[in-house]
Amino acid sequence: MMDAKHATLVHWFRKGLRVHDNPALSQIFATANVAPEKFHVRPIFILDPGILDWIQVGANRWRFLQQTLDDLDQQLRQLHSRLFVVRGQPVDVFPRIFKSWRVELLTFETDIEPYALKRDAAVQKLAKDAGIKVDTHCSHTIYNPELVIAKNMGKAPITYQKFLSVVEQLKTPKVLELPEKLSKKALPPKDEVEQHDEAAYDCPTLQQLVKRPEDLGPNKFPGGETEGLRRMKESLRDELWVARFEKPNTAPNSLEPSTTVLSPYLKFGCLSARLFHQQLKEILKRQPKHSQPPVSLIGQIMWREFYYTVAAAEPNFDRMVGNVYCLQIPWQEQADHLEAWTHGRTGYPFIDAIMRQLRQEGWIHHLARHAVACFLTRGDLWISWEEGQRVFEQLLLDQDWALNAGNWMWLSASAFFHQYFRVYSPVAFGKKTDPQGHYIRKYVPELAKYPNGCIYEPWKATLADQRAYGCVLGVDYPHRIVKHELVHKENIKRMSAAYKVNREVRTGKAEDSPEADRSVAGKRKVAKSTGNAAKRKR
DNA sequence: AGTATGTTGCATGT
DNA sequence: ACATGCAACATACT
Repeated sequence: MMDAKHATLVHWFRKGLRVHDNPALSQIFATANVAPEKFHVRPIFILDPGILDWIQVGANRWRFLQQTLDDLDQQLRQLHSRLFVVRGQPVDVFPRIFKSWRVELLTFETDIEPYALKRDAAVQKLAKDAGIKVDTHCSHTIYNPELVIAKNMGKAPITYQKFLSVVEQLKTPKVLELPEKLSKKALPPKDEVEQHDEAAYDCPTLQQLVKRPEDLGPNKFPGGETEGLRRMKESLRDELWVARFEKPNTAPNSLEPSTTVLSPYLKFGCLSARLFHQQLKEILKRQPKHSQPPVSLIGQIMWREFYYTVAAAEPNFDRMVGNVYCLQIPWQEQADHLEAWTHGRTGYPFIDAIMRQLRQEGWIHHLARHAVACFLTRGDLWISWEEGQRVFEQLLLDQDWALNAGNWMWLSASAFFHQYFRVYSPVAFGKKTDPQGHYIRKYVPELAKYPNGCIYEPWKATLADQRAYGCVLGVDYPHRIVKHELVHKENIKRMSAAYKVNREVRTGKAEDSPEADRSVAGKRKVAKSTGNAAKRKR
């Protein structure tokens, strides 16, 4: 039976899968170490086995999580604790453990995603009903989105520069050291843990999480805090590279990543954004000649902060309809084109190479994301950014609700970015940094024998040449599904028309068209200012 | 009302 | 490596 004189302190891991710079975890450890004879400590992660069947997570992402949990357990064991993986749904799990563990304090890191807010509110209520104290800490981002919004007079700043000017007025939080090792008395006794069901709290295995092992690609970016910290150190070793970093000058199609690939670690919180930011600041102090946001490395972290802030203010951030930021654009469904894009069969080698790298490895360069996102939406296929978002959500190791939706809106010129007449060429863009097409040859190997002159445009090869290169279009590799030079011009016109409609709705010109008003407005100003909308303009 | 600005376009020049 | 025209957007600020 449970030792009657012990209460339990619980830290709930969700994101923030690390022991360094983790205020909510540190609070538990510090509280226990003050009175170790009184408290047992249980850091938990809740895994709902039912989630495997419906959530949009591909095999590579499950592997990343599984490796991350394993590593987290190891890190906790070095601090004389361990990870308790509890199976079930939070609303079922907590009432159970509150009682059986005699929980006195629960801590966790705050999140902004709508489903997380709902979940956390439910757990907060359960804790309150059970008389259990809950403490939360904001440590997934450098700045608390709520504070940024408050500082900007209750509204999220919708331009990057404005965002920067707001956060410059805020303090950057202190980065925490590792928590002190847990007093051995504070670890629940082994027999008590095992009595429940031996191995019931163990980390999930790869076999348990990955339903389709055939989808696993090469493990180029293993999950975990240890690997995240190692990767950060490696990225920061060359201080001149750090100081001179300018994102637009990095190649989207190098065979080895031209950027840090810290995004998956930041997404799961294996690496603290606050620590990375602090380390960059220190390097830049020693390197007075350095690049600036938005293109610098600190600028990249600030994009993450920016998207978290705007997303925190809009529950419909991942949808077009009812989204305060998002222009309403009449995208069209076209299942065969979406399918071709999704699986790298558009007939544009650069686009297909990127989509295949994404599927195999779970990470593609940011500019590669631009190229394929523009292609799917306003550039070529005229398919909704929400479709692309879904595919990225499944495949990207760094998939993050706020960043994924924000970037899709950006690229589709639906929000934050509006120069829709700047269209990426699926042929020209990649040539700049890889004129020989090494990247295409790797990820679209059927084209490997094509000469440099037509590796980006295989349709320019004659049938005889196609045979000679061992890859006939329409047989071994698809014909291109659209002619970019034609459709991109038509699509610019469609964008122009869509912008015009949105403008009219915004300024009240289309008040006699109630359907348009409803669909476009959502929460836009026009919805509540119908009275003076007419006199505001014209 | 007018102007400056905006993470990373392309094609065609020098 | 940098300059220009292309057609032309929203936002912030004056």
